[in-house]
Amino acid sequence: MSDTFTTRELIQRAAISLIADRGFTATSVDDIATAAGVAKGSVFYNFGSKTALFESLIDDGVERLTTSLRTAREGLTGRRAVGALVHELLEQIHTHPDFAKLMTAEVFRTGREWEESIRQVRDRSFAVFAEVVAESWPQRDPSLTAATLFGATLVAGLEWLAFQPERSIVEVRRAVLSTILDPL
Amino acid sequence: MSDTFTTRELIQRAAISLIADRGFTATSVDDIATAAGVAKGSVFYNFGSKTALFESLIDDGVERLTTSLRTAREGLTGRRAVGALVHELLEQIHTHPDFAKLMTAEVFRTGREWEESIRQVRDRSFAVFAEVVAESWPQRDPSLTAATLFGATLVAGLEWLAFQPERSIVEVRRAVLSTILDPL
DNA sequence: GCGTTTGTACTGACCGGTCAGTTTGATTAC
DNA sequence: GTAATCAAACTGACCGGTCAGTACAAACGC
Repeated sequence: MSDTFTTRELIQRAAISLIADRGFTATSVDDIATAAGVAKGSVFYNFGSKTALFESLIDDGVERLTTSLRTAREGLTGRRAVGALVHELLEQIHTHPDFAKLMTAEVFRTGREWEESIRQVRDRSFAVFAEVVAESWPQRDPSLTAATLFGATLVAGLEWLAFQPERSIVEVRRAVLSTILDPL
Repeated sequence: MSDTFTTRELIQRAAISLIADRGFTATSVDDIATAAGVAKGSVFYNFGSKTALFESLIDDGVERLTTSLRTAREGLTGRRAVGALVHELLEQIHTHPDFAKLMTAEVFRTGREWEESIRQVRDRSFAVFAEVVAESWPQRDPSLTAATLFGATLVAGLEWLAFQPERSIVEVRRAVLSTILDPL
């Protein structure tokens, strides 16, 4: 009987969960290997270094996130596009909470080894929002508006995840979209 | 002539700057002491432990932030209150960028030693926004709406700080308030 | 006035422990 | 038979925390 997950995937799943909670430096490779049920040597065999393992988590995560955001808004414009992006971002936060936390913790840091990788998270995610803004509201500042929309959804999503998990995604989406789309 | 800063303050200033950039675990007490121009022992003499030093940064920061937010909205309701809170939060992010980064990086983690301290940042900051929402828009969900408003401002502010520092606070405030107050 | 004591702030060498990464040699799976 | 994995020991750097000692000024005794 073959495992559902490869050794590589087992290590990645354990790593992202531990690092999201404790941070990169506070998580040891021994911890990751133990949590993955794998020998420490296998981590280095598969990824070469702790940093490279971490970068693989970022790279996979940003790819998954941006692909899902682009797919979600495909063919939509204006308020419908924004609604779709907000919904999909909340879905992604709910499905991959560890990546969301990790990203939030690292994205505004500077001078790290993986700055290049982590910067892509912001660049490519914000870009999807910025494109929608530029298409439908050309008079608005695309990048600052994108950051505002992304931030509103992200923080509401993390609040949901960490402090109000009993809420439904519908409630959270309504709160975000009401705030964004209906004048206070 | 006496120094402007006490040893305690020198250590705190160095610590918050380093920790905001690298994270708590990745910043050594030696680094902090060197940056502050004091001996390592002085850090432990003044704060007892690395964790206690960190908690003092959080406690001071949350006090300053919530006081300034409350003062800013005093006597205002509705859209004017929201405008004042957004403006003041952006001001605080601009004046104390290190605290803003540190807070963003730590606030959604769980299980840390300083969870108690860091949780106050969220509780007390969000509360100011939630009160305004509850007063003026009773039909909306106060806590999720507060998270949305706070997140929109915070992420736009950090985007400004880290990636578009040449922008003026007026531009950033306009982008946030347009998105929140004017229907897309 | 002046030696002594006391309290406080600070110092930096040092210690025990932890961590990333290496090495080795055996074992498994295709 | 070879690529992947395992277990375990090891290395060298680094880190949080300790501690014996220094500096110095205020308080005290005479």
